[in-house]
Amino acid sequence: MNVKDKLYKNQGIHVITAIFTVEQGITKVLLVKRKNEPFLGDWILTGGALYNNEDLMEGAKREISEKTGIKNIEIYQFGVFGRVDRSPIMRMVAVSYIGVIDSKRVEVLRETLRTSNADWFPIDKVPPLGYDHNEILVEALKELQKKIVSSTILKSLFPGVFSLPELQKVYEAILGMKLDRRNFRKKMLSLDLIEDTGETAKFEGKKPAKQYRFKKKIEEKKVF
Amino acid sequence: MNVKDKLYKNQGIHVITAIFTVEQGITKVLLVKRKNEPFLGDWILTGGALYNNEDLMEGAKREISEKTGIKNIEIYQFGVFGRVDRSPIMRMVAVSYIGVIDSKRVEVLRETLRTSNADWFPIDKVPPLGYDHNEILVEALKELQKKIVSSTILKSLFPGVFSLPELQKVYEAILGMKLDRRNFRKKMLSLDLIEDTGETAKFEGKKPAKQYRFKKKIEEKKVF
DNA sequence: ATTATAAGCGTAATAACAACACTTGTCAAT
DNA sequence: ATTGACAAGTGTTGTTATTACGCTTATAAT
Repeated sequence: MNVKDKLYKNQGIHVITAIFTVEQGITKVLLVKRKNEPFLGDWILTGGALYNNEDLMEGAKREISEKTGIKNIEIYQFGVFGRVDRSPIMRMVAVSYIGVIDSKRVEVLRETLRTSNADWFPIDKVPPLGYDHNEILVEALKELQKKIVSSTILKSLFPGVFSLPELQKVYEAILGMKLDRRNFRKKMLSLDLIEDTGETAKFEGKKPAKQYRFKKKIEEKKVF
Repeated sequence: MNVKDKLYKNQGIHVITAIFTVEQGITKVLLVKRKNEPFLGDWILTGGALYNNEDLMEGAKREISEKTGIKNIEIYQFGVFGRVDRSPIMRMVAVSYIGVIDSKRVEVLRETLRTSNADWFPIDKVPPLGYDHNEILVEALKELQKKIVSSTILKSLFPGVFSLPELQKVYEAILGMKLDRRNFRKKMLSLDLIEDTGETAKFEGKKPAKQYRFKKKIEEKKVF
């Protein structure tokens, strides 16, 4: 191997996704457990090495499918992590994504070739992860908080109808703060992402809540 | 080479920077001309392959220095481009940056090992570029337009003092629109990025303009 | 019927943004 | 020295978005 080879060769690309869900007001992230070196036994975010014959997002989705069985998840790119020493084997640059899914609707979290396990962790109870995945997770959560304000990224949690108080609880779990009921309603309705179904849901000893659904069309917001 | 090798091996990382300047109300981007295959003779953005022993931004700055002689430029990461066929030689993923520099202060744009030339192109007169650099440039310009609103990315164009009308002309060139003089002043002063020097500049047969400078400290804006 | 609970609805105060008109300091022409 | 042209400086008003907060209403349990 000559000098130039040492400079350029043996590089690779990771595609990493932080998959979130919300259960009973707790925001959780999906982690898998490695059963090979490096980081054998460590929990990490779902992801792996990009193949040469696939685009970035394609690769990220394949890795999700392989490691967790989850298909048809919508994911959003948000950052790149490339510190020289982030992988001990060879020089890897990680292209990272976020996604949201309803944990109750996930098929099965099965044992795979390279991971022995998969589980949901509350975001404030995440153990030290392999690679630089703690760092990636921090940024991923920030990105998720940004995204929910004006996108339909939460649609997967509410594929059918839902009430605004239900939706608000998820927002509060992700943002980590309480929101005003009346202002939340006003904001959501003005964003034009959801629509009234005309139906109401009744349970418990309370006033029935109106049922909404996410609209089909997504309209992009202008920067100026 | 076995199947696994074909999937994973021979990947690399590009670090690409779109360097902008503004001259007489015209936004321009710095391009260099390739003198090797692939894309021999084509203009491209500054950049190249990342070395194994450098972090991403470090690599981007090294490439800028090597290809144009520019040092001490501040750059900002903004996106990743990884289409399977974006490079004809091997699988390359491009991590991209933007930067701004005063073309009048650039040392020299010299012939280099792998580029024969470097020149500033008005952004609406950019030729078809090598690789996917036209695509990258489009996104880079969008990012620049976002960044100038609330960062000191333009500081390099105004290392000393400047008047608000001067600054406004640069904003208008980059945004491609006219701005209201009074609202622009109000906005800039409220952003807390610049400060009054107490001095005025007099030239031409007009009212002297107050002189401002960028503040030393940069304060981050909160998301919420 | 009464009460507790959480949903729905409305309004006032404030802050951010957009639109717009007049005054002022300099040079050049007279 | 007066006047005109020019671009810089400044202030006000209307609109829209955000925040804060109070009252009413539908249900189940008693």
